[in-house]
Amino acid sequence: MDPNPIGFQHHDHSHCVADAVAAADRSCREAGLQLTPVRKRALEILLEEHRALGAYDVLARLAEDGFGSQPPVAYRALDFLTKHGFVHKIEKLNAFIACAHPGELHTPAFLICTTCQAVAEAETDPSHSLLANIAETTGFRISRAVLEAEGTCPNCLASEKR
Amino acid sequence: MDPNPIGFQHHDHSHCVADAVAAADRSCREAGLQLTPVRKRALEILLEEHRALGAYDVLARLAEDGFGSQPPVAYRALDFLTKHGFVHKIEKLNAFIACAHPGELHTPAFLICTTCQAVAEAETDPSHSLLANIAETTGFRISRAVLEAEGTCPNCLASEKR
DNA sequence: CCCGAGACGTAATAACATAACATGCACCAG
DNA sequence: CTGGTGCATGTTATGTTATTACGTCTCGGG
Repeated sequence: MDPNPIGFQHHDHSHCVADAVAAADRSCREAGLQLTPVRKRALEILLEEHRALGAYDVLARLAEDGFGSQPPVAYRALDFLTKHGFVHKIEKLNAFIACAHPGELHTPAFLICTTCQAVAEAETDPSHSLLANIAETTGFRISRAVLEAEGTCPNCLASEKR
Repeated sequence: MDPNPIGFQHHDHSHCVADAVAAADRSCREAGLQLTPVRKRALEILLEEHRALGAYDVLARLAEDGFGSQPPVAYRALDFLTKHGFVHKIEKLNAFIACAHPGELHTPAFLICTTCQAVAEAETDPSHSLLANIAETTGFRISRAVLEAEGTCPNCLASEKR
């Protein structure tokens, strides 16, 4: 099955890996961050796969490429990428996915198809964000939010009907 | 430190454990579900603690009370309670917490204080739910949603200022 | 030149979760 | 009453995810 993972539309991403890495490179340079070889490679792996990968999946690929083979190698690279917004962690899956909208500061929302495993990253509107409202009324100061929904994507819904 | 975990207000919950268990009991009876001793005890434990507990924490308490001491004992009880809405899992913490609004069908949102570890369960308004909107525009059918925010609760914010 | 910060490597372990299989018990059809 | 079915529980073993701790290297500043 084709997980068809960008949003839920097909697309050709022959160039988008290189573009995204270049953008990350630039962004890190500007921010004084080190996009080291492991970190860059980890990002590439997630971009190439274009779906949510477990830390150990990433680790295996890194090890193949001559990097260390112990968990901290992957976790540290993923921590860096996550912390700086190039990658998101899907808590529900304990998995990581390259950010579909890097550069912009955002609170991503994920739609996880339980049929085909595709994960779409949706943009949220911060102005009438549910959580922002809640925070306002309760006096809670949000630093990070997790918005994830499991369900069935349009493609799989269509297939079901057949 | 007092985790002060119901919402972020103190309250006396000397009776609420018994009440909540009784309500669960009734609800199960109506629905033809078995609230067996392990399940009931697991629910009590979460209600008594009134904060998010890991499965192994619950397991340890169950074992003390003479139930099995192997992980599936806790996971099965928690699965049952979660499935039927008496307990929620906080994905971000890999932990479980008794539902603060049982009986009503709802999509809970959690506010997790990173300072005092308190977790508040907020009610969401399904009508202008962020995710529902996204689902509508993309044609995705949501079955379960996770809404969690990490940050600082009002009490800890107040303490910080001192 | 030396030092401190940060990045990477490895070993060991902790924390979280499930698979697979056996037993006991309630219920019901024959 | 007997045998079967479904469900809950228990155990063993294992799988998966994540972190701690510590050593080494490199680079830039003093």
